[in-house]
Amino acid sequence: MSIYDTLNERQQEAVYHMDGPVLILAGAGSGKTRVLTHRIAYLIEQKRVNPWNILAITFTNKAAGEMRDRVDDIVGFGSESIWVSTFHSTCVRILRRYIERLGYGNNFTIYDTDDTKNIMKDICKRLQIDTKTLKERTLLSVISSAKDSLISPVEYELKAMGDYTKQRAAQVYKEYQEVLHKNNALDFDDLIVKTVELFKTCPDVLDYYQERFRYIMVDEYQDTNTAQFELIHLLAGKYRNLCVVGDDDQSIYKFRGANISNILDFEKVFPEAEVIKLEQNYRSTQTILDAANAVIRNNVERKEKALWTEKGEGDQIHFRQFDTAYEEAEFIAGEIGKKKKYGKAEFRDCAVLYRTNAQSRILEERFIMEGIPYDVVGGVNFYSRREIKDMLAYLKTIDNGRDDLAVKRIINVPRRGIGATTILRVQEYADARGLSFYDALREADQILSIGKSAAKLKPFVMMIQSFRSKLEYYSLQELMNDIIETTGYVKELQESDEEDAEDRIQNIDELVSKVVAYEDSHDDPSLSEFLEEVALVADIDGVDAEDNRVLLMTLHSAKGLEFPHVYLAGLEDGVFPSYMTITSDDPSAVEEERRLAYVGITRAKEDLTITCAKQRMLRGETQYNPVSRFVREVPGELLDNKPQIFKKKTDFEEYRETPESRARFQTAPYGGNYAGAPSQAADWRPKAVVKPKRTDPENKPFIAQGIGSLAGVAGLSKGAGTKQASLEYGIGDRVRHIKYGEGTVLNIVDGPRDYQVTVLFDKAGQKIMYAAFAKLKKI
DNA sequence: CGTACTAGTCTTTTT
DNA sequence: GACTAGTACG
Repeated sequence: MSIYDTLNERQQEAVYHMDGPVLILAGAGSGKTRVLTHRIAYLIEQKRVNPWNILAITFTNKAAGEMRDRVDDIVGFGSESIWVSTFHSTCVRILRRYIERLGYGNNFTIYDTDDTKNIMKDICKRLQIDTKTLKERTLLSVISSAKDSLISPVEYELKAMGDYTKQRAAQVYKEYQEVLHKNNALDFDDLIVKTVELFKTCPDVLDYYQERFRYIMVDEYQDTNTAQFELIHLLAGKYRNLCVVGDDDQSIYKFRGANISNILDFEKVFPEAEVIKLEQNYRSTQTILDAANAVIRNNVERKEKALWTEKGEGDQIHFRQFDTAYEEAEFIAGEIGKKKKYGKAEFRDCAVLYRTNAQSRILEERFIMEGIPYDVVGGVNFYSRREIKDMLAYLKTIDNGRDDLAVKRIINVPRRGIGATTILRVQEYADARGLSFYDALREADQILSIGKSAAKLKPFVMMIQSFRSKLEYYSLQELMNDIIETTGYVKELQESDEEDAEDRIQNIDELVSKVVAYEDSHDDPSLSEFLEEVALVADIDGVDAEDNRVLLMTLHSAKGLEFPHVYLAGLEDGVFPSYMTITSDDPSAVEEERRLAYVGITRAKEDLTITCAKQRMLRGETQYNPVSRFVREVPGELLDNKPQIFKKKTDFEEYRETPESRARFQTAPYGGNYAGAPSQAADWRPKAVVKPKRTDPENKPFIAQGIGSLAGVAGLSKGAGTKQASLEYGIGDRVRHIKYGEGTVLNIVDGPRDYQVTVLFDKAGQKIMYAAFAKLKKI
């Protein structure tokens, strides 16, 4: 009996197919990682392929790590020379060796989103871009998608002909690349783009890697963008032994440039490709798969397939609709508590998935009350916290003086009395002489324009220089401690009365531990390498399966994971699918959300619970949303409760909380607390059990018009923030604004999101404002 | 130059 | 509602 006997026929086919391109369409839970690892083993053991010639690419470090472990287990000796890594780290490794050919230094730094935003702000100021009409964010995403599609600044400029905004963007793009180059920095997209550029301009380098990577495997292939595709295409160009694994139904990264045609058109690019479908699912019950299949069937753009399992039918899917998001959270926490209490599940077996990070807070509050241990994946990345970024900026400055951004970040942190004017003067000096900012600092006494401030710069430069010389014989841990000591960073935090000073210090300690862990796990640790690893971590990478905790995360983060018990929260039209996609005129936007729903459903092994709330706070405003269309796409017989659909205003009235609904809720069977929870849990109430705000001073219900379609209900809201069905004032009416005082309504324009109201205020003059935000009152 | 307050913006999703 | 950038003031 060999290790391959445990594979099903289709899987074996995929494993044994060695030469030439293969596309494995692997449905959720169909054992694709198993196929990949077995394939690697087969290549080495049976085909005598040198492990050194194998490259396996994934998207996250976590996936790479898991693949690595499994390959090590199954292959044993020689497995360490297999190259298993993410797209980004693969490219970094290649660029560290060869980027000099493109005119960058091999010790380039990697800019994260924060850094690029700062750069962009600077550029906009210099090019006098009006950031009211053309936002930094927009420009960055324009540049990013250009890069994802391998469009260079020059090409972009050509395409921009005749379009003023695009021409401006082209200018910015060009400038942006120049700044990055000057700082010897690459952004995330550049890592891929520059590697492709390197391969295209240096045939010898390409040839080297083609020879090296004779067998290439790509996981989550549906998430590749055009640049990544080109990279793979180039690498596999010679031997064409390319095996890609993916599921078009799980393509959820379009916003990041993922090009679904990479998988849909694979056979066009590689006509000799063999296509293998894996449809047997080893993860979930048939009921769960039926639900997933039923939902995804509504998509037009996909390759037909249907998951099936030999597992039994399993339980019905649980569906609950609540009045408020608080009740929803209480239910979920309560259920998980009960499961733990009655030995049905461990905390680590449970995951709560939601559409947006903002939804985690309310769940967290409830989990704390119930005393249920949890971890939130994502949200604010550890490495983007202020104190961590400060520390890293010190390390970057020490490592690479060309990173102006890092130097500017810390030059006055902790305070050294160096202000904006001084920084500006130094920058001018640097620009005039083509120096980096840091090198200009070193010549501070030559910069006449800064006068006596030069004296403040000197100690800073001295300090950095001394860190640099210590780098020779210090360990990274010693260096870190020296920085903390010498700069007095932690000391300042200790003395500050800031509320979160304690957390910050802990985070810095955590960073020190990460430095230590890094040094322990690498043979030849270097500062540059540490910074690089840190730059490429994803949120999911830090998740530790050993901890017995409930995991809370977005649906995006959940891809590739599985749990016995899954809770999908916030299944409401307007939340999931998001308001943005519902109102978008691009129907494929909803399809992408539907794929996300498919991903969510198929995370569950045994037990799936779907919840939603009739009203919830979103962006500080109470919203009323109907049950998600995705729930309505699940056949009724699979659900233990049928979704109620609200069509009429009278139904809608019931959304509001009444004493009865509260009482009903409190005695509800699932409302109980998990045993062992703090006693105050029973009394716990969120800060605002929502009393719908009224825009109407008379406290009358607003006048709803045009309700009768679901779309109408979705757009309705009581408080400010969303478009109302109608306004209480009209043109010519006198109104009062909280800040501008009294005025006369001149005009009202009905827009897609809200009414645009023009008011001539007696004192403040004429203003155009959105009705929902203006909160005008008729007088 | 540094602090404190205010006004505006924003919400999908992330390597 | 939360966060951030910008501004006015000491």
